[in-house]
Amino acid sequence: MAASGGAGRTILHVDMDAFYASVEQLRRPELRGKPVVVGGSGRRGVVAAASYEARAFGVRSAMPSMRARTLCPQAVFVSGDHAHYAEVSARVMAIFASMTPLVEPLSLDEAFLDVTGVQRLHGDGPAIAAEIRRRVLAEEGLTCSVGVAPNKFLAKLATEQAKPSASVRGPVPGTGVAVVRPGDERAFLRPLPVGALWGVGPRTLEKLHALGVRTVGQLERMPQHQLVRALGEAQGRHLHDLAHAVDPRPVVPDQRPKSISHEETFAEDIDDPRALHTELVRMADAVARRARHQEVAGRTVAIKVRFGDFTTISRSVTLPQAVDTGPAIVRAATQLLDQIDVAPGVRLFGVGLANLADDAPHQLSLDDLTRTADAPAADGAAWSAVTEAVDAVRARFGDDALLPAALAEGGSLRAKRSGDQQWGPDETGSSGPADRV
DNA sequence: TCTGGGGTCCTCTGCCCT
DNA sequence: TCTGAGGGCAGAGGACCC
Repeated sequence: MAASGGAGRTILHVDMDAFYASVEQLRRPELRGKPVVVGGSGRRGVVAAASYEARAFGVRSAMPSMRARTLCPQAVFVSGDHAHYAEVSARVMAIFASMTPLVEPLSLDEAFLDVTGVQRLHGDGPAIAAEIRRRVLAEEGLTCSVGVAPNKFLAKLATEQAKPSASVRGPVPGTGVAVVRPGDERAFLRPLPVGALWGVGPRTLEKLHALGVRTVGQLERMPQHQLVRALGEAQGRHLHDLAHAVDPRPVVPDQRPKSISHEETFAEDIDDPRALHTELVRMADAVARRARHQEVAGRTVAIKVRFGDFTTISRSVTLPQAVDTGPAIVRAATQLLDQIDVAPGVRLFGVGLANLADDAPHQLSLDDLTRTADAPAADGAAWSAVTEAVDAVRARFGDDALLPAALAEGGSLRAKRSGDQQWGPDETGSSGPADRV
């Protein structure tokens, strides 16, 4: 019985082992064999990755850094270097691409590969998996785990079974490659906890437990209409399919982003509207730069505000024309922010651009420009030239070479922070290496 | 324990139009 | 002219993923 949802496909899921921490141990030999935690070191930081030595103490990704320190006081905390990880990732992805053109990266350390059409060239799925592991180790000094299955979802689950386990002396090697063969899909799934399924987080798990469902086998026996009633149309159907090992999603290379956003948790809550506006300008500038870099523009501008008590609200507006410049995003986001009372203190603030389409560059009306405090009064062509010049200067001299006027005033370090702060503020609230892209 | 950042997708609700 | 149904769209929020 074919349950996979795709006729005779062979899909690989490749996952680098403790990627960020392993990269740090690779380039800093003194860290090898030690518990290493990559992430925000401050009061509000979280763990982005932990070496297997740290995991032996219970340290996990997404755990608050303070808790990680309590669990493993001897751990070495590294603030992370996103740019370097991206470079290593690009080389690893190139190895994947040398085996098959159908590579879909999920993140810096993970990808799906469809190797159905290249098996006469490179051997069967497990052989390709073994070759990829050999080359990643030989060329980059890193280990990875690979799941091989007839669809994406099963391949991803298989990878978990191939992973190393943690010990205080370091990783205890796993099998490295795990295979789910056609015909074995349901037998593989039945004993797994239902929380292992893609899309089942804490909330859904609670609902499923209330229905008496704890394993995928129990979920498989539940009628679809009952699942739809409990979880809604989309999620009910989705989980019913997964429990029956059905996942027809193709491997899609070159996925375009659907939204671009930038958000930051502040070291201290901000209750001054002017200070928040300065942050808004900085983040809007970062979002606009990324949009132009990816050659997209967006019609919907959104802001996100998280207050000190963790209540979170978002506001958005859809513009008549797509925008990709800082001033245009600033103007829309400022109007949204002006409707919110920030006096209780803002813990996190974010700016986003959605409804993306291929770059419709600089479609700002004269009205947009002249009404924006941060933009000079200029016509569209002039502003286009300014934007291109700014991008060129930044490409050559760095992101901080030119700043919006609102950020230059006062010249504070905070105002010069350029963007991608990945894992929360560090101890001083100033930028670390991960802030620069 | 006290909760980051960057995304995607889904659901619900309200508004507008036919 | 009024009213209700239904579709499309936008906005807000929630859940989930890495």
